[in-house]
Amino acid sequence: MEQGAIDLSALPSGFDLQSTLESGQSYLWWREDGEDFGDTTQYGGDAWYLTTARVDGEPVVVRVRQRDDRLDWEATVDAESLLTRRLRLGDDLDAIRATAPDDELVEQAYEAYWGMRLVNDPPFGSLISFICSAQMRVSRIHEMQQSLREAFGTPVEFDDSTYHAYPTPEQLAAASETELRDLSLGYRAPYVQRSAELVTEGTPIDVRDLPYEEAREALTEFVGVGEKVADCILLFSLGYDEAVPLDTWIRGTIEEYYPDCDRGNYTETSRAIREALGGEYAGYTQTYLFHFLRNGGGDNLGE
DNA sequence: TGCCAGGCGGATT
DNA sequence: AATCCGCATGGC
Repeated sequence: MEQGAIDLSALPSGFDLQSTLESGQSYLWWREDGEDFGDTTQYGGDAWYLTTARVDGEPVVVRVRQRDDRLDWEATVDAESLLTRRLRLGDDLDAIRATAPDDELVEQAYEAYWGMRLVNDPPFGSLISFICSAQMRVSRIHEMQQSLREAFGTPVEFDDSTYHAYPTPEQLAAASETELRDLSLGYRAPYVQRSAELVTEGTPIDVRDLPYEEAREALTEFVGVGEKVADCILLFSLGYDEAVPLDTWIRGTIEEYYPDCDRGNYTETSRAIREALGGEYAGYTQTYLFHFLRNGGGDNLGE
């Protein structure tokens, strides 16, 4: 086992591991203490979080914990650069926040969860987990990814225990719809199987060479990926920080706080809210709003 | 019980 | 292009 510690005080901005991992952005991490990622975040403690990744094609397990200005990690390989990338430790939050609108809701959201970063998930896990996210609660989306790992993922020995890597496209393409339905994936089961198969057949997930709206359109090639899920993949995996997924929460936010941005259809509403949230990092700000509102924030901003 | 959860695919108009 | 409908599962 390799281990190390990252000095968070040396970063451009403060960091909050729990907010980053429990804000409904990534479903590819779990808590070692077995606590669910609830539908509202219970703060406190310094839990270990685990995830898996592929390094040079080989599955690896990584475990991290935050203690004040230190991020302790233990892994099957040297994980420092992987964590720096996956958790976007180098982001300059002050510069990002400076692009956001100067309104009370945004102010409160950034204040409440300062240190939260966007995640940078691996593309295939991002694709599958957000296909699973359709009409589903945050806590159950996590459970589904656990089930997929345990049922189809390659076993990895780490610290005297056996873990399972997130399945590869080949492993999920080979799954049957029945097997996937048995994991309580419901009507998403054939979407997961077919999209995994499309990946093995060469349909690209990494569309980063395309401009934002074309990239979103390209991802809808996958089954179970509409505009909203495509935006999540672009934002949480492919580095399109301007992407604002229009889910039920952000639609409600638009209705209540930015009613002029409701243009009736996805494309135009997306453009309007993206502009209202400052453009380049609109998705970053959206993620703060999503986490803040989902945890009951904003109730004091009476109309 | 009925409604909702980070919606999508397919058919219809 | 817009709208309607069915779709699994579980929590409240």
